[in-house]
Amino acid sequence: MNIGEIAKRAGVSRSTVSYALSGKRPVSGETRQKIQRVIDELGYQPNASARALANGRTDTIGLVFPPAGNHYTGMQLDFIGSVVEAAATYDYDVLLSPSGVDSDRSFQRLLGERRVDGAILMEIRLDDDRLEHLAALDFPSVAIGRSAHPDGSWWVGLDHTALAAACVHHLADLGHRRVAFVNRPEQLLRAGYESAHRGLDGFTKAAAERGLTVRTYTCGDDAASGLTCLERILHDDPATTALVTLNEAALGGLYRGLAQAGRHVPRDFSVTGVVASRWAETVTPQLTAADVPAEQMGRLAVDLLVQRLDHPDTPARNHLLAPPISLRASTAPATP
Amino acid sequence: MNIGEIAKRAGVSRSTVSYALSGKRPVSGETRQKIQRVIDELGYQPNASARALANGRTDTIGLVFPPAGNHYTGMQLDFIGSVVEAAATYDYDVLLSPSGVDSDRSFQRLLGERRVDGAILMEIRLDDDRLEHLAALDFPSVAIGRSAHPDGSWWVGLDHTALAAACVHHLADLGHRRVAFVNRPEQLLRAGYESAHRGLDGFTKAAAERGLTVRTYTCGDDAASGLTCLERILHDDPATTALVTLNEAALGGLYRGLAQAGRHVPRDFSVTGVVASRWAETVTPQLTAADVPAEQMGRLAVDLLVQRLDHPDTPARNHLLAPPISLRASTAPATP
DNA sequence: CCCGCTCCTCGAACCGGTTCGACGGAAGTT
DNA sequence: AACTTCCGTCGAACCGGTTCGAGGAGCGGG
Repeated sequence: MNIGEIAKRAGVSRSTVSYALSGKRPVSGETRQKIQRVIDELGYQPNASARALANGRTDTIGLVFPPAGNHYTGMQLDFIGSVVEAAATYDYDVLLSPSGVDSDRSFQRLLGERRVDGAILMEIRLDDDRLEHLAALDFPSVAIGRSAHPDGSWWVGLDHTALAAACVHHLADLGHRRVAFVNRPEQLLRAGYESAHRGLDGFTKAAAERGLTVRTYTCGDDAASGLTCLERILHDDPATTALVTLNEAALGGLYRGLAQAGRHVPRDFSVTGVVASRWAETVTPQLTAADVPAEQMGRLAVDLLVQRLDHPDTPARNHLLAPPISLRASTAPATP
Repeated sequence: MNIGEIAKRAGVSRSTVSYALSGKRPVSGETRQKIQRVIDELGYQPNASARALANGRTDTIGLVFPPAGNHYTGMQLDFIGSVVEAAATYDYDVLLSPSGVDSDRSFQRLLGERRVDGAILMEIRLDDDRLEHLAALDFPSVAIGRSAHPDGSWWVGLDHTALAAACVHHLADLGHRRVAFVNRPEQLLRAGYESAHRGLDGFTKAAAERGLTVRTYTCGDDAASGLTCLERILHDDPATTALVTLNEAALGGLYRGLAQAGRHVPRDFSVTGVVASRWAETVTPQLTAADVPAEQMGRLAVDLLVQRLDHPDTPARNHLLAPPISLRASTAPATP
């Protein structure tokens, strides 16, 4: 069922069929109909590989996502879903690439073998060799997150500095003086993940500004780690009355730890952080948090990438999002 | 950076380069080294589209997943991750395809345009036209879930009937007599989703067998729906003392509803169901549940698909999994 | 010395599209 | 009636690989 077969049955040349389909040159109405009839009858669809080979575009974008080692968070899921959906509206497919330990193999494959027209990179590090690599190749890509030197590159990111600071101010306004910070896992922090770094930064600075006494922790991406992390927090400073978390996956464990320690949320202890709304609403009491707009970010990333693909000379664009804190039920004034 | 360029610089023909790389014909050690040197120097990687066009294989598998309309569950996320990872070990890439309202467009694209060598289908319905379509085309695919007539087709599924029954027996053994069932959303049930149907079936039969008084509910895939569903349960029969849920995303809402109704889990009310372990462990108290082995299923699905691709004439194979119930902390003997 | 065999390499055809230059015929000009 | 213009179509080349049949070089055997 190739274009030659269609041409033969319609009694025209292959190029005429091609033009009839692409509309890049005029084709008489009569011929077009004849061709269309044959196509409908045979259910012809052009071969994607052949098309890609001929015109150099695969109509596919790569989504480079973190390895399973660090467990996926709900936010990542929502993000992936929205990317796929947004890409579909532009008639792009999405190819997943695990960027793991051998980030090279799979990543190089995407680029070197020209499997994709452009890429979206998740979980950016402040110093990200992948970004430098892509920039050096001038390969169309959009980063989710802002590296240390984001100027002149394409990205959509969350203002983690501002969000963490907003959490601090919210707690400080409620009268909390001793606050803990629960970050992503230590290995991610050490690897230089931007959300972990900028979040920590924003938290620390804002806390200093407000004169709070703080302790910061890293915590594995699962409930069990959240539980032990909370135990450490109360052990290190039993007078702690609130915490800020960037760690969505640990949230359940943190809550459990508080329950086990006999601290009632929000009466005895306030919890807030940066978490996708769906997950903030799953826990009881519902989490007062800066809602990560994962879906919006996915859509924006695709928008930017498509624009970059369609207009290669557009100057770099980006979106820095800073969603407000949604007041729910997990924070309350500190009891004096 | 194409094969012709490599050939020119190495002073050999294009075909020799091809054979040196594929090893499908002997090439002298000397020539091979000469070619390899040029390749290393120029960083050549063969173009995937050209290769696919020539040999008819894309080295890509399609993952057809449900539309975003019904929100993704954690289990789906784990599953997608494990599929991508398992595929990578076989040197396959994964192309995502949202099979949504216009299941046709995106789905047809995958197949008709030959973008993938095979496909994995999630969220199977008992009567799934996609499966029939694929079977008619003899297109290599593996279903996640078991349709009404699974014989002669490839799939890996969860024995929802047995799992739901196991939950019932667990509760009955604990002395519960009035039990509610929280299913996936009504629209999915009506669409014929197999997990919803078989789960309901297993629940109903086992409950009849044990002489329990039951009520069954459908519930949206989010916390808010879980909350209202629980309110309905207690309103319809305040004497209910336990529930079984297939609805992972509603779990948080169910718990909240119980807390609001003043029912303590597990003292006053037992909760169990079929949920991925990661999520069962995030709630407090941790959920006693049949753990959905999402990662294992992803790996198995890829294994089957690859086998089917490598040996097209293998008779159909499948895996029916029935993980045991993990006892955690959400069930207890009924108080008389 | 010639033949046949093995081993390696080459050229050409092919996969299924896109695109460019050319060409034939109808319509419009003078 | 001859000349240009424009429209629609065609053939050929190309994208970058793979694969097949053929052929040359080197070798041992007769």
